[in-house]
Amino acid sequence: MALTRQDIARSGLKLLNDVGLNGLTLRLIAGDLGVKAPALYWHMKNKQELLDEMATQMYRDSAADREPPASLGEWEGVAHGARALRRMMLAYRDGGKVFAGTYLADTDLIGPHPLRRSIEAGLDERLASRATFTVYCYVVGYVIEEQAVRPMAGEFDERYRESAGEAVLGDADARFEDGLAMVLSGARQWLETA
Amino acid sequence: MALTRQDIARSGLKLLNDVGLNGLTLRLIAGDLGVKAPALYWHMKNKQELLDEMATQMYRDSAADREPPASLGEWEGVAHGARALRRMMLAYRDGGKVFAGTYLADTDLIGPHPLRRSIEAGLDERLASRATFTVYCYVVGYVIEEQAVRPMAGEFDERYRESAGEAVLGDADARFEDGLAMVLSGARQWLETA
DNA sequence: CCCAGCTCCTTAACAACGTTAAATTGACCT
DNA sequence: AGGTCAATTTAACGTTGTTAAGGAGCTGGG
Repeated sequence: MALTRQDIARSGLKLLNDVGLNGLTLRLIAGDLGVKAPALYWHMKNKQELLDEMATQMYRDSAADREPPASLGEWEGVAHGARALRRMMLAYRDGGKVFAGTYLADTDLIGPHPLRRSIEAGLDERLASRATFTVYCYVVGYVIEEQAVRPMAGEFDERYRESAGEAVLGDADARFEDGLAMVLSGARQWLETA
Repeated sequence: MALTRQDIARSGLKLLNDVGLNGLTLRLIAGDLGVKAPALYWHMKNKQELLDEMATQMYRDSAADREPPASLGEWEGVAHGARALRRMMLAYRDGGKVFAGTYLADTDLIGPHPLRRSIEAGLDERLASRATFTVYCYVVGYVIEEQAVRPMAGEFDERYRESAGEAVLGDADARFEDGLAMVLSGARQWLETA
């Protein structure tokens, strides 16, 4: 069967955990797919397009995990999405760097606004978007920093051992939750008073 | 005169604006310094060390701009630092990606805690650090996303034109300020109630 | 005065990378 | 049987990060 863009992206994501972003070459991916490197150029224009497709694919794969249970309130849903977004990036070595700032290839993958109900009830959509975008920025920034110190769960960049304090060595989950609580309550309040 | 690590980092930062992170090669930097590429290896172990030094250098250069006026309250000082950090990254093409998650070579460059006075007055330093780190993550995440759309002030990644709404096309400064306000007030309140 | 040693840089080379052009296979339609 | 088109291979190119070996220029000791 012929290759698809998704096949290539999936292979790239799989190999990412073994070799990291720097070690991820087109020849390696092609080899994993039983094909030679130039074959990939039939399916994509260049390597950046592959990286965008990988970001899209990991986002796509995490859709189910990001979906908030219907029982949750809107802001609990936002928190749920933020945690799922972090899990998604942490699932791959350099996942933060791969996902951050890449062009999402599949537009209608973004889905409905998490504050949709409030928007329908009269909340200014522009403001609502700014609030959720702020949460998104926090998550992305946090994970990039987190993975700089811990490339993969269990590993550790030794250069940080001495220089940094609890700020980077402490319980990463608890620190994420604290920051998330700050951002969420701040965003929520900002929407109420604006 | 002999080259220094700072010379190399400065040259790298200067060229970054012309060629971007992908176009930044050791031969280019060496040429700019009137030297051949392998000469750089006398001063640094590999290219990653150069990127770390560049991040350190841009942080160092922005120290004066980050310094809050003495007249400012502590949280106004945090806001001041956040804005300066964004300006710093925006000053270089791909500045966000270069700075995010790189190991800061010069440890004692980090300076005193912005909430130092509150800490001396009894605020738990661990909690204070989590609050400021949250702000830091937001800024880094925001700028990376910002530069994905606008590589340099005035430029524009055309792929975003159609797919994205006001969320990425609107006034970037105003959007940053809104998010910053959310994060700051959230962090502040979180510290008060913890 | 000169030689030893150190710092800093050059020359030459390597394997690997992203990418392109051209030839080749295999399947389907007429 | 022949032709068209999609998907891949073969071959190659220029560039990149990096290494090894050597050479210039200073410095201090005998």
